[in-house]
Amino acid sequence: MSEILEQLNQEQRRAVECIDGPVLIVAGAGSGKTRVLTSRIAYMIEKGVDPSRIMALTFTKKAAGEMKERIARMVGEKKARHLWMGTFHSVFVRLLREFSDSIGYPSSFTIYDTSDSVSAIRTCIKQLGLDDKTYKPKDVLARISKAKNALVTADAYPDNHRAMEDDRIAKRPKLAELYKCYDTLLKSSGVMDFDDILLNMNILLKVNPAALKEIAGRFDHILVDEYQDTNFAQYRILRELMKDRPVHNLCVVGDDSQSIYAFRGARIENILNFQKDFPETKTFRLEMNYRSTKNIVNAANSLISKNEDRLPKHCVAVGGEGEKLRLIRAYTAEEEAVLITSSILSRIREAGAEYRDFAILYRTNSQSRALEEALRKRNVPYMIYSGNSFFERAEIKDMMAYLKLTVNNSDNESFKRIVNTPARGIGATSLSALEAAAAKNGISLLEAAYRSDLESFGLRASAVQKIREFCDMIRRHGEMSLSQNADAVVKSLSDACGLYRSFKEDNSVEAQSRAANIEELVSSVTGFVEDRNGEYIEALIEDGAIQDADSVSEIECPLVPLGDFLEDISLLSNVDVVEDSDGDNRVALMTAHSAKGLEFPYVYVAGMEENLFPSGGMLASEKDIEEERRLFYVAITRAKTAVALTFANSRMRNGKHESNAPSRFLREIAPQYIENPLRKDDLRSRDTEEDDIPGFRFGSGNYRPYGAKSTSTAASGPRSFTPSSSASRPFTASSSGAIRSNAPMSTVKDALSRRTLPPKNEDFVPETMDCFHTGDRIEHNRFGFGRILEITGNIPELKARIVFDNYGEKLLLLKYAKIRRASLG
DNA sequence: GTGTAATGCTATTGG
DNA sequence: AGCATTACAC
Repeated sequence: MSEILEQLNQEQRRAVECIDGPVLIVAGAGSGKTRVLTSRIAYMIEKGVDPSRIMALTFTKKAAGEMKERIARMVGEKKARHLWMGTFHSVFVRLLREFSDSIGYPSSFTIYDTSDSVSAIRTCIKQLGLDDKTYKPKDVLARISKAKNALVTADAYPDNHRAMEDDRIAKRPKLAELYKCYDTLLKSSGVMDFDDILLNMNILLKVNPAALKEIAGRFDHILVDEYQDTNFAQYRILRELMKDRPVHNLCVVGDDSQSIYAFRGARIENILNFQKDFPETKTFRLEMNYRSTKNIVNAANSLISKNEDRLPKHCVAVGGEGEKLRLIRAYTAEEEAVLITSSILSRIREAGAEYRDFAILYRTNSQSRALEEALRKRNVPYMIYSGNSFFERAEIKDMMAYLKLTVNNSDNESFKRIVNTPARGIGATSLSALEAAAAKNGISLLEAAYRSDLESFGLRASAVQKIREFCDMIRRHGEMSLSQNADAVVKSLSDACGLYRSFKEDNSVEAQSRAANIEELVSSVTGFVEDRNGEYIEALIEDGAIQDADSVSEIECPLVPLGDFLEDISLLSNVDVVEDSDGDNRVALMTAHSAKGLEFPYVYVAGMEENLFPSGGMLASEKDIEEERRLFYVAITRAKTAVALTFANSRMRNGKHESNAPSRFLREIAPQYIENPLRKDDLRSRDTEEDDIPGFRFGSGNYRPYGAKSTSTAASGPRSFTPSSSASRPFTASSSGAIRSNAPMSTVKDALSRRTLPPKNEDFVPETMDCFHTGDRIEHNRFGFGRILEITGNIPELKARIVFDNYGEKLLLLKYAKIRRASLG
């Protein structure tokens, strides 16, 4: 029997072996879903399916990367490399570029993130002379997004009675016009927003039957992870690709209980109706939970049983009883944070846990502030995985706008953002004159800058000159990017645009941190390029094109275009900006949404209060509550060993104190799984009745019940507790000067280049590459275990001759090879 | 045209 | 509370 099958339980194996025809795998939390998916792909390859004919879609880059890596371990990198594995968005972008002319886009189209989209909407609102209070940009975008997800195009929108009726009721009758305006703006800019990627994919398959045939014909198998989170647009793409086949080789994996993205268009119906869509479907249910203790699984089950809309499924924990869930009561959000911190510290003390074993989950990003403060006070290293991330900082967005405009000269929104950042004396008056000229001639702002009739629009010669200097700079780098790697272009651009210099010249802490962020971005491009080259070289080595790593330095690697880098980071999610392992030992802070797909030994869910979790906001319908309940289910089921649920009597929200009752969800978990269930007096009394439960009791009393007021956050430098702190530069950031992480934030480079497994694997001691010695037992991501025979060369060209247990002897360049030291003994 | 002060506003979740 | 846009003085 195949080795791949040996590690699976019976149901998992059946799901893996069932290669042909539609397959629905209902996979409960912790049931080995990823293992099944990866095993199934590996098994298919082993059975002779051509990997380049397999498409596997995930929601995050991280998930795709992990899977690809695991598959590479099973079948070898050489085969795994050819899989079409990636996020919906990245795979579809790749296809859209190829067939872009049939949908009226240049193949070099760029991608707008949400904030770009919002400013584009703002432009449209102004253009149509509408009031931005009745037409709030965010709301308008949400509405358009919804339409796109439902495959209602701008042209079809006015015919959609339902939508038009809704708009009339909402007193926003011009929405159709706005949609059209926005659509025109994006198209003429050669830009897509996130939703366009899916919408245009549908349009492509519809308007160009040859493309449909071609694309569908490329793949024998399609697999989809997290199917419960697909939206209508995604569903239709899959259906189109399956349409004309005798056998529908579509395998979807998901858990209806973990559907938490309805707000962005996900349709739980997709998974609920899969069997109807494909009547020949074979369904497999993975109900054995290998992740969590019985108490955790039972608690989660008792909670989710309150939902009506569910596929039949009953998860059973394989593991031991474990601890009961624990409630932690606090007066304020600040105290809550202190209690969590203390609890973490005593866990570490008593159970020998590490920082990386902990996650603190919450409903809203804003909750992270208090937690950060408490953790920082006790010197607990942490990492925030969401919210105000690296790419949301103004200076990074500015730099990104430079890059976008360089790649795509038609991008007027980016043009407007940076034409006068840093100040170049091109003010609002000049800009609107230029806009008028561009509009008159139907050309982009950048093109308009070179017209000879600019004076007739009221522009002075001096202004024209300044504008042209700016445009020249952009165009120069555009040309440069045709022949030079992304890193060279970004470096040059960052010098030429003067943004970096303007921060450097300013001596404020604020500006220095901004400059540092730009440095970070530049080094991330370098990392991206190095990584690409490394992959290329490793591929050559594996294909046998090079025998000797000595010749590596002479190899000419293919161009790494700026556009590739741009696309890569445009499609990052917030868990992607994450570095695993490699000395990264921190408590993880993130929203419950971001935590999906992850696991931790110890999980704290903070803010278990009505109006927060479940979220208040809109008049919550039962459907909304069900989604919140699923979200809470997701949160709990992240835990392997223990769960603590915390709530505060009152917390600051929007500058006001707010008091909310403990979350109804705390009552919905069957009390026998909770150590200290909710009491009647929980609204009033919050005495320190917490007791001797290891790890969930108070620390050494070093807390202040009423939330010690924050001392300066910006002044005190952040600390790093990374054990092997080689390149650890403190990372301060954010416009407010607040420190988001008390250790160097992992860089984009980390996100892009790390291919290591998540920290699940405790067999490895993280090491930096210069720590290897002859005789060391190591593990390579693809070749598995081996021993170093010899190290030669000079830094950074260190080479190691390694004999692998299963792959024989190889000479690898240490700076490219993904190697970890296996732990001793 | 640029910089700073005051005002107003607005709040999930995210690729 | 924090932020973003606006209002106003240089």
